[in-house]
Amino acid sequence: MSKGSDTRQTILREAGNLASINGLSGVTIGALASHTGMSKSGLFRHFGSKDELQVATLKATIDRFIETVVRPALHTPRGLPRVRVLFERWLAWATGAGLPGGCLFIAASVELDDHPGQARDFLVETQHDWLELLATCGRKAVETGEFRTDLDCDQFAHEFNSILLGFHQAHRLLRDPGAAVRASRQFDRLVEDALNVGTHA
Amino acid sequence: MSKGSDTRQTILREAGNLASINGLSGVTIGALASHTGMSKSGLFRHFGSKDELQVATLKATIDRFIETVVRPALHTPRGLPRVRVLFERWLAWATGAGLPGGCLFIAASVELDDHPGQARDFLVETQHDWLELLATCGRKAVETGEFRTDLDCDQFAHEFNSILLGFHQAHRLLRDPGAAVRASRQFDRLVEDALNVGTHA
DNA sequence: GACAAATACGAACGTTCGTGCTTTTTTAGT
DNA sequence: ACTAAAAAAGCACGAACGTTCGTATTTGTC
Repeated sequence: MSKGSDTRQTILREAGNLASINGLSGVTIGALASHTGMSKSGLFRHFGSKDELQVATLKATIDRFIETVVRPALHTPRGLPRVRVLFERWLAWATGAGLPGGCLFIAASVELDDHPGQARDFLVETQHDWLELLATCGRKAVETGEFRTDLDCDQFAHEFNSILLGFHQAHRLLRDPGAAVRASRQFDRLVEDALNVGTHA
Repeated sequence: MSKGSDTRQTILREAGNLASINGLSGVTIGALASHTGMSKSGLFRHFGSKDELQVATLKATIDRFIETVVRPALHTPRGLPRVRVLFERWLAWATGAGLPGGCLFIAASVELDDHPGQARDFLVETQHDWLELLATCGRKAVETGEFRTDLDCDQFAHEFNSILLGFHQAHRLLRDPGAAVRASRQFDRLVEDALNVGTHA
């Protein structure tokens, strides 16, 4: 009962790595079998279809994301410190602590945005969760008094996320060595604008 | 001498449309032949290889981008008005005036960032040109006195671009009806921060 | 250690991939 | 209208695609 799920996990980890480089549809059964040292059919049986494999790959990568980005943040005091950790951990996620080809969710975003199906549905849900997490962390920072009370936290989450997207492109496509500095400066400005400066407590 | 380049142009337009939906590597010779009503071999002869086809597709799409986004901006007075038009035209580019599957360059960015080759090289060059164009327009706005003189225009260009990336994801993946409003608000804040408020002329 | 169940394999399927050759049709210049 | 050139089609190829099926091997249980 355990051998099977072990292999499955190994497969999905490799699938995530490959997908971050070649895209989800670029993960072929044959190539994945080669990389895991399995036969095509033996591997295929774990999923039953390529669609299932794609969804499973996304789900397995979520676990890695939570471990790398979300959990460290939840172990940080709520409010601004947590917001900062989320940002820092995401940069780490996209630059080495994550998948070899960068953030799979960004890759999948542009790959699936015109392809209805379970994979797309799951990804949309995932992205909503992420934005909601960001917004919630923003709201916590409002509660602590660090952020102003009239802050639009959904807007905050959107802008937070767009900074990550900009960083990802600058880093991975342009190989810009200053990408992290750029993103950090942009992030600082976002935070500064959100700060509660009315009551100089 | 003209029939050939006519067909070629027709092919590349369809290739751009398909690529915006399925990615560059998702544009197969067979599918492209079907959509253009040609035979695989007859179509193939125009390019000689799939790599060539991909580069040609990107180049042809640049022309559409310039026509849709850049040219209208250049016909607008330099400075802040031109910056605003660039933003507005880009939103139009990504939502209807451009390709059916959204901005091809964004799709190609995540698709090619780990695949060295002519296509990637060309895309990187293109993206640099785009950022430089944004930075230059920012500098013009400094010259007109609309933007502050200590504005980091490269940073401005990067942030401008990241707003577009955020919009694109919100619009195309999440189908968020408020994506344009979100992006516009974010853009307004970027502009406001860049404004020259020191000398209240 | 035997046995049932779970897991993996090998071979093959029909299809589509990118890419060559050869032939036919269409075009442009006289 | 005739012709040389350009463009498109026809056909075929080896490889890889996702998937299925039957068989072998490994596993966990008694």
